[in-house]
Amino acid sequence: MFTQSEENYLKAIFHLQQEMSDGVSTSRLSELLNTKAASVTEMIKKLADKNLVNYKKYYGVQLTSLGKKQALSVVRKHRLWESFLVERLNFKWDEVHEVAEQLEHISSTKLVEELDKFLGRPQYDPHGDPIPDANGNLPKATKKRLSQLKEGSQAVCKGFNDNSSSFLKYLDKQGIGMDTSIEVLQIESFDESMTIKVDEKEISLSKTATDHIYVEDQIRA
Amino acid sequence: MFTQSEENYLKAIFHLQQEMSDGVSTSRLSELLNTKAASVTEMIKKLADKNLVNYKKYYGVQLTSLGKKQALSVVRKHRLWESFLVERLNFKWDEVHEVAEQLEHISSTKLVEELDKFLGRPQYDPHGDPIPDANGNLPKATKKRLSQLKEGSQAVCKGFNDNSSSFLKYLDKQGIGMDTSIEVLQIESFDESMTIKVDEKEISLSKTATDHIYVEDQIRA
DNA sequence: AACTTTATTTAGGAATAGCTAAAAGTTAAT
DNA sequence: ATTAACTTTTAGCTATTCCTAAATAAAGTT
Repeated sequence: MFTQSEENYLKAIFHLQQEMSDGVSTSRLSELLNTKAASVTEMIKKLADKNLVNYKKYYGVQLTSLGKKQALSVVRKHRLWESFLVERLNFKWDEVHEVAEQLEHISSTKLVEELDKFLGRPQYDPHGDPIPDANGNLPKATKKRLSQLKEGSQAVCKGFNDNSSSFLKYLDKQGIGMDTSIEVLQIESFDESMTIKVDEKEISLSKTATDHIYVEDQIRA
Repeated sequence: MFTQSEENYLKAIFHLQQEMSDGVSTSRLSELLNTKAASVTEMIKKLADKNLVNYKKYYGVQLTSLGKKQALSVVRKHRLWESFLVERLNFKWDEVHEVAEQLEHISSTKLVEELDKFLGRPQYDPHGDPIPDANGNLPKATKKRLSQLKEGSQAVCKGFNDNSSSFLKYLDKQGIGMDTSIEVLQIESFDESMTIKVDEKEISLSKTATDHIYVEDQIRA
């Protein structure tokens, strides 16, 4: 239905739309897609012709509902394949991206449905990102990596992404386990290490560590 | 390393080489690949430049050892994915081809190795075709579909590809089961139905039936 | 408000992989 | 051995998706 290139643009626009509320700029897209701005402009015009994006010259693009649906389908496939690679084929969570970038373009409704079923209809991928269902709906609660949180956030531990027992022992020693409540106090910009509060104690975690801890955002009253 | 198109050409040449001992003709390739002869000529030149085929104008192409290696890698991936689809994702053996045509181009050594391991290193795909190993070696004994045999062949039943119990009952009634010896007496060209000898009895099987019966070729003394 | 900087678009070009139509080579037949 | 039939190749076009360089629009500065 759509070319690989078109799908990549839709996915990129989708991701950037979640950061910037207004139109997604040509330059941000070219950055993310490793192309030049001129190429982006051209492709955007084609997507607009196909009713996948709304485009106003010099003011960026936004997905139409058709474009969003298509983007979500690609995201769904990407995250399902990542889950497959990690859970069935012994990939590490940081090894899957490149391959999933290829697999996400395989076109077969039956394949996606059966893969989803085979994996037990997972709601989150190995990076903790939510997997859209066949209708494009995302799970409500947003599981994230601890490293994705901002200063001041409050969260609850919901999983760990490292099979090494030394990592789990380390966490245990720090008093971090399943359902532990956490508050992000400070993030150092130079190495992205994080100071968090756990049970009234302040501890410091490296980026490596916070990358491997999944949390659920707390809704503050 | 190679484009999807290049891989498709290499695979097509590989398959045609097994039928015709001399060079593979431009027209047969264009037929198999659903392209025009002129397009084939062009691509062949590119493959020759890359040392994947030997090409002599007007006399067809043959794979070099590099080309053969590459073709076998694609065939390996194709057949592994077909096995995956049938054995893990509930595809029927006649539903897998299109999807496998896409999956065979995914490029990741680790993916192929892990998939092979995950499937238990199968030697044959759901069509009964042999799966090359990572070095391009094929299993010696050649399991085939009964429909692939020529008149006069002798073979032994080694499997059936139909989950319907009615098919198995039908075979049982005809006296065909695991390890039954078979001789192909005649093949009707108009409907590809086959007359075979089983236990001194002659029976006739439709193409649908012979497609679903796997046999092992008998080596004649 | 005019000018500079930055971002975006336009214009024209390259590579890939397909096409048609015409030319040239090979094979078969008289 | 020449011609007819068929196959293959060449030449010239098209579409996709990228590129660079130049032109134009928007945003920021004084």
